[in-house]
Amino acid sequence: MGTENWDEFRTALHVARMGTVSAAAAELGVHHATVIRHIDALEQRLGVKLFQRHARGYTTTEAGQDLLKVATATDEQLSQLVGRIKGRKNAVSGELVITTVSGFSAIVTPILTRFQFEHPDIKIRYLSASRLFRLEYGEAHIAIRAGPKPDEPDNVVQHLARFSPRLCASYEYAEKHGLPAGPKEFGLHRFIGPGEPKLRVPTERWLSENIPAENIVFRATERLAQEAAVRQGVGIGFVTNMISAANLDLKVVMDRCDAWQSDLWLVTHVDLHRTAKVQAIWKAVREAARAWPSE
Amino acid sequence: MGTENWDEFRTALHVARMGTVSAAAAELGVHHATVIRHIDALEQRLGVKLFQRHARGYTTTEAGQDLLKVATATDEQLSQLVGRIKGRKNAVSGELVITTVSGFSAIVTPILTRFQFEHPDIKIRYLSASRLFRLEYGEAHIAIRAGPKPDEPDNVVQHLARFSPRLCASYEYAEKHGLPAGPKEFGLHRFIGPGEPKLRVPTERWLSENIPAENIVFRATERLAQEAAVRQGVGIGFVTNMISAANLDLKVVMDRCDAWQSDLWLVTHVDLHRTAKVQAIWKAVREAARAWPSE
DNA sequence: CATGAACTGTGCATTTACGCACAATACAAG
DNA sequence: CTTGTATTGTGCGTAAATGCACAGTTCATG
Repeated sequence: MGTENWDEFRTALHVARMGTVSAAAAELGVHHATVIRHIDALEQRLGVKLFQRHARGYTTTEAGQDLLKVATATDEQLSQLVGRIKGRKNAVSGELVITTVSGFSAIVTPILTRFQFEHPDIKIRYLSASRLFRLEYGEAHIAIRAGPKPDEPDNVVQHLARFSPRLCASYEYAEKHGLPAGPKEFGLHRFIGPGEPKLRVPTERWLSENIPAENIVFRATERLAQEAAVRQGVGIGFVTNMISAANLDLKVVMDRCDAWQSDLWLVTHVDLHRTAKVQAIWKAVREAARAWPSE
Repeated sequence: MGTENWDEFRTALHVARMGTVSAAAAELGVHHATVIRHIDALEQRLGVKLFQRHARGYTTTEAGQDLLKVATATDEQLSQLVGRIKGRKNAVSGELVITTVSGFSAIVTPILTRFQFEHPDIKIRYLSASRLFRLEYGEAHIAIRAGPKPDEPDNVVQHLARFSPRLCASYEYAEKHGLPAGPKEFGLHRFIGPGEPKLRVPTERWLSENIPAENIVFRATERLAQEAAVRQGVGIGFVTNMISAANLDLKVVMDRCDAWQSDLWLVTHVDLHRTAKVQAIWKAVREAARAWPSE
């Protein structure tokens, strides 16, 4: 009640500052008739005269004086807000939210820690959960997605890396249990799988289709934990070429297979892509990906 | 630059609060299309997206969060301003400015001191000077004017009292110098007059037309000072019936005369007349005037 | 899987606000 | 006293903002 039009307060502010309708109109870039109408409307709405009118200009009443003070503060605050917003557009500061599906923290964390080191003003939030954090809801600045190329309309997507795991086992496991000669022997072996299978990820789908659930003896959300389990001889599991290039100490149960291959995609919202902050993390992730084993 | 439209900030505030365009539109009492256009315009002006759009509503970006904080404060401040302004309309507080032409302080001061006593929240400024303080410039809330009825268009005027002085002298003066038998003997006597004659006031015009300047031996701006001089035997001067009813200890040189009579007018600006503060002082002055000797 | 509800987004008719021109007034200077 | 320059104030034509109706999408529910 009473504040249903902020522009009229702004007009009144300039009239109070300038002392004349004409000067205020010139400053506002509108016709002086518009200013008069704004003042009239505002006064009628408030039921109080804000200005004493005379041929030499407008002088403030007490109510007008009060308005002058408040509106000056308002103007100041809004100007600072605009300055902050416009400035933030080209500043690498504030919060940066990145999200992946769960299981990629070992890949992402080193990139993020280094990025934070290079941009000390930034606060990083790394969200990884089973549910998909959605860019169009403003839940994250950038995301790393696995699987087919995302085709949501407002996203800008770039191919990051080929996700090409091998099915491996440790020498220790091979000595103890031997290795499956083919798919028919899978039922005799122990496997390592994801915490809760996401069927969109090819390796996880393959596991759920080809390995009996009872043979998966170790489940972990984090891919790094899965690989650690493989190395310690818990069972047979997928090992990627991304985390550690030194996976030569493992026996390869099955080498790369088309059904397992998928791709990693770097994706952000089109509205955020231009900003300096997203540009910076975008560039950092791409450079890190380039250092991964190409093959 | 950037703050040339406050209404769009207000619209954005409601969208940020409600989370959806539709709810904001309902709250603002406009169509949701209008809200969408406001947000679009504001974002384009700022060059930054304030909201992430999706089918479930609008969620704030960081810039939108910042705007939410600032605009909430703005809304609060403007609401308080409106409350103050509307409240002040019916409150007897703040400053009360009253003006008279110089010379009436003895009449006005008792009224003002009593009024201040009855309304402790008020601060009184009593302006009296040779120049006319003008109501239409907002220089005063009410004025007491002497002479013909003021006819300025935006003023509300009420007759306050008939200003009907006598030309008097003290017994002491009469003993020492005698009294003039008629106008022809005026040149032989000593007179008391105003500080600087204002020809619009009948008594002062009469003095300047009928009494040689060299016979006016005592001049004072304040009417009270003039009357005190009369009582102390300095000379012959005008004594009104308003200041003290007990002027019986004076000899009347010339009794009331049409040429001397003028009127006192209580006047205020039409925009101020409705306010409780002006109503209160208006009533106080009128009641004080009613206590003056009627004749 | 189909249905319904809620939300965003857009083209079109309409209302509203705006700019323009001119009148009226007051004040200052010659 | 007259002229010049500043101001406020007002009708009218035009441009801009608004409301309306409908399309399109997403999500929840049975």
